[in-house]
Amino acid sequence: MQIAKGVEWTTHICTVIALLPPGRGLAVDVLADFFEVPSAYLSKQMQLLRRAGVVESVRGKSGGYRLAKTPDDITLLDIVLAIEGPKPAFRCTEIRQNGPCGLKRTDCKRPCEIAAAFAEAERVYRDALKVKTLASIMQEAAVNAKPEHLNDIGNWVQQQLP
Amino acid sequence: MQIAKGVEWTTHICTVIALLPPGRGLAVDVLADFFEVPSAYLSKQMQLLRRAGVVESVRGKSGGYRLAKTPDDITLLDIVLAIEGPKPAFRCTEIRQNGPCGLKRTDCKRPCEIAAAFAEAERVYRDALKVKTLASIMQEAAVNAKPEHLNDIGNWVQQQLP
DNA sequence: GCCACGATACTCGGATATAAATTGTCCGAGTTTATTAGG
DNA sequence: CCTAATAAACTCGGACAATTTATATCCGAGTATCGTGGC
Repeated sequence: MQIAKGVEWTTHICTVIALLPPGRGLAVDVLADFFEVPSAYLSKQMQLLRRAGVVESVRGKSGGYRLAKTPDDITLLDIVLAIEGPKPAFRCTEIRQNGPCGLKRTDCKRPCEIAAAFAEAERVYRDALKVKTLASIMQEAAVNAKPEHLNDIGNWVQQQLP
Repeated sequence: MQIAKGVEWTTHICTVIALLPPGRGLAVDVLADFFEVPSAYLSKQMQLLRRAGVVESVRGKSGGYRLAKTPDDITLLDIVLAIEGPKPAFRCTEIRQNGPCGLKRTDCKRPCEIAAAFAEAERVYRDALKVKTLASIMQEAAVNAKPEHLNDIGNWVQQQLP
């Protein structure tokens, strides 16, 4: 059970493109260099975020990616669901219906207690990610980071704009 | 991000071998038939549970698997950790240390806010699985199931004992 | 000087390989049990 | 009849494939920009 690397990468990247002036974007190659990750694969992950409505893309010479919503409206759960897909991690295959003592389909109206327990655990997991917005993450980071580092990032972003 | 099927299988199986008389066990082949799952692969998963101290194995003619602890002392988290391993699902690769604005190692004493958020989410996830003991699952199932079905399972278990 | 057109450079986007993890299988190591021969 | 050695049957256990998923890559589709020629 491992979360795709794209979740880590794209989350970090969202905190960077959130600093862009309105209407501007940054290219995948540039963002990939910023974190030293493979750009082609990152491109694939950013497409997933775009389809989920987290970011927007602009083609052409001075195009790139930018946030599709305000950092307040983007949660870590949004990013995880965009990359990993919506289906839960625990797969109930209804094996209680199998074998010599298998239940009939009609007697399986309620989910089995094991599946219910895992569903509940995933619910609280998702809730924990839902309350973490991109804005809150950035705020925490701003509080903990050295001011000079924040400046470095801000300046770097400015430099990338043509 | 998917949980191995072995988690579902072995959890169901634990609820069955919990019904055994003290000191008795059931063979993998028998348990595999009960849920119609591949026995050789199930064997692999049961070995993981044994190494984690959830079940005990007895070799030889009338051997098999039985619980190593009381159902009160076995949680769903124990089973998940036994099958999936102890490492968290979210992998922080410290990409904040990469690239032109990368932080120095010495400035990364605290975990980054993104990794911290995912760690917190996994903590509540594990806590939710930790409070679900095998005993509590079996109790819920006993309440919801038809009495005849419980009898069927009990009788089947008895029949398997030589 | 200004505008329209075309070429160009740059970007995303999906189709395509490679690596890794999960899933599934097989046969040998180790025990218990039943059998059998001897006392 | 009882005991003990022996053989057999049955079980787990780890080493060995096949399949799916995740990771990584490449090249074509599309668009804004820049250059150029004409008006």
